[in-house]
Amino acid sequence: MSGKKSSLTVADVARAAKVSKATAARVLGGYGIASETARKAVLEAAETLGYQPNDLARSMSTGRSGLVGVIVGDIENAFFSQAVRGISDRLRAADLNLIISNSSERLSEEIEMVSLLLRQRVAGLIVAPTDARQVDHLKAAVASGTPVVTLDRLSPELEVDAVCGDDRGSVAQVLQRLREEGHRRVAYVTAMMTADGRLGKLEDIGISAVRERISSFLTQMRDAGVETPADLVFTGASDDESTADIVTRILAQSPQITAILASDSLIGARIFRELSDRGLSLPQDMSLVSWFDADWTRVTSPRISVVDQPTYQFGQKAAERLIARLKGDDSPAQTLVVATPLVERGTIGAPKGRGKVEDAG
Amino acid sequence: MSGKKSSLTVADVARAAKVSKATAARVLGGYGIASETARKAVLEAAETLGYQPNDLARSMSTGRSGLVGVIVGDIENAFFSQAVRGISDRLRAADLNLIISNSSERLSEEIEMVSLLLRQRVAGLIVAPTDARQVDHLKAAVASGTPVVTLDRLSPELEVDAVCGDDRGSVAQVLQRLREEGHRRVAYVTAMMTADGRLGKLEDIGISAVRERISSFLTQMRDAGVETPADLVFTGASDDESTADIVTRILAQSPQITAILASDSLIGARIFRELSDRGLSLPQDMSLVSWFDADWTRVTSPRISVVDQPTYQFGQKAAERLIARLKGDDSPAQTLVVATPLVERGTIGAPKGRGKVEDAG
DNA sequence: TTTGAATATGAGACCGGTATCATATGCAGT
DNA sequence: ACTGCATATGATACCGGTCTCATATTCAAA
Repeated sequence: MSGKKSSLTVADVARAAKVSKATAARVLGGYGIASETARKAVLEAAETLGYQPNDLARSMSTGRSGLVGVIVGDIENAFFSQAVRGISDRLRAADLNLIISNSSERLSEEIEMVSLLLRQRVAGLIVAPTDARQVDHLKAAVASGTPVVTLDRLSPELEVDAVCGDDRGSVAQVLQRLREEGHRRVAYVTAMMTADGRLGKLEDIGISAVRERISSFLTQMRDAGVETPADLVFTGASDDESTADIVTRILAQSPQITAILASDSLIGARIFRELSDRGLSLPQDMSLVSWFDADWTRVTSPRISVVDQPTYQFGQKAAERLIARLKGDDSPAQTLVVATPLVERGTIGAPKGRGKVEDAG
Repeated sequence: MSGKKSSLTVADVARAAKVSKATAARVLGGYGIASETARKAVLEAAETLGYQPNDLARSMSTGRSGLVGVIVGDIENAFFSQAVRGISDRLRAADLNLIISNSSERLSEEIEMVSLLLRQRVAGLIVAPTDARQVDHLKAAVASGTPVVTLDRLSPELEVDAVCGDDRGSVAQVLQRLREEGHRRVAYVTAMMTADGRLGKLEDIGISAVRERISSFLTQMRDAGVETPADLVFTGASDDESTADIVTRILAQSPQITAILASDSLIGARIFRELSDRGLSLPQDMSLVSWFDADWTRVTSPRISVVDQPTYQFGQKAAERLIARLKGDDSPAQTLVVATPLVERGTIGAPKGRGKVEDAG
């Protein structure tokens, strides 16, 4: 019930231990040298007084802070919260703390957050950039000496370490698998908004992971003989309503769409619910693959086949890179691609009325 | 690509603007007064030089930092990540940032985190305390002038603001509802570990929310005529294996248990999976109610009945209290109890072989 | 005993802001 | 012209650490 202003300092401890401020600081700060006698006296004084170092002051004079800034699209999303946990665990081991920020996937907020974190003089930044083409703020951070690592997303303009999943590869793998089962027309559903609800130019997709997947999707589908694969990409699945609408459009498409790829687990859950509500059974009436191995994918029947993005690992690796940079590693920027394997559960099957490709051939 | 050491200061700006450091600081810091002329000169200089204030230095001299420390059991858990989002959103509006820490529900880590955050001179602390009986570190924080708000949990020894759910009430409500359906013996499953796997003394339960719920559960069950209600409390459901074991024990109990209460959504999901895997159908063979309205509870069939803990709101309210304290509110500590209503979906039903109480009467 | 290196210690500058206080300037009132 | 008060501005101490550098002490070698 006392306290408030107090906050005793090295000077206080030094006085109590009858040594100079410099000596007390050396002992307390664990740098320089001090005699056993002095060390004991200082430590004892600090103990009885209840001295608590002030990291603010320490950071102030050393220039480095023990804080790392993390900017994600949405902590509430398990994709990110899991990554944050990975980051947190690794950082803690290196005696670093993390400041979390939510960009809500909005560039303006991201920019503001970066500025805020830079003001706090964070030691480094781990960011899932909202827009790969607008990264001046991140460039500036790097230029001013704050190492940056991007998470889940890449930006060609940014020469920094990055950790991401194998987006192109996973799409290829999933489509390959679906093709084997006999699927020809597959839908890709993403939350990304586009002006008119239709897919525009690929270069306009700010989130690299989304762009890469769609790009790969289009290539694959075209290779498989679909003339206008862009018609199979559905954008704007950002809430229940719009997702319901998309599912309606998918079911109405002709020739018939027999499988759906959900760009993230939130969308996957919504689509699953829509399909169930309409009385469709999976995988007979529709195959479904969702990105991210979320909790909910294991309680449905059948369980959902997913592209497993080990985001805890993403986070760990990102933190590791950052720590390395902080320790002075100045090798060229590297991009770590983490495998994102297809985990088959119960929602990939042969489309109704068609056999497997092998059987049909 | 240059930078690194630079970090220009108010002094640099002052020089460029041909005013004193004090004047430049006043303009840049937005305090005190300055003539239009001076203001313009300083702002212009700052702009062209690309001045970035150093919040570390600011905090250093003002004593207050714009950082709030948050300690949760596990950010990866949606229960907490949602709360963190609520905190984050409110804090942001008050120009505060948050430092996140994971206690992993371990007291030792919690203590260390508090110490770390205090060293960073956070303006305040929002904590979900792991052990209501061991809160000396939090008391110390309060004593040293750092306001603390507890989240989801209470500690009688701690006179601080708290936000929590209506734990006793929700148990009563759920049991009442189950009784109406004809359930006599209900199991309560929690992740909390106990020495021998059996329920010990209530006072030994560190997490207040768990204790209150179990306490309420025992009272209710005893009132309903169950002689040894403690036998209906199953502890240690911390992973798939132990949960499977518990489900086995529940199914083997005699007289038969006809409903299960899952203390959190992770446990709920595991139990649901176990029950499904054993071919039981809900609610005919077993009723199930889980705490927390997690995503997965809406994709199962039937959908899971839950006690809805609006943790986003918990977070918001906690942040609001903290902000109020930061602004000088020194009214007595208050405890906000947020309603946690039972949301009935498909997993509450009459037990097989029994009618509703009304029908039977 | 003298010299030299190694070891301990203290004084004080410094980090980049904030805040106090004294001084300087402007303008109205008499 | 002179006082009075508001407005502007500058010099400088301060926050609580780190760190450099000069000085003091110790001990072994010459």
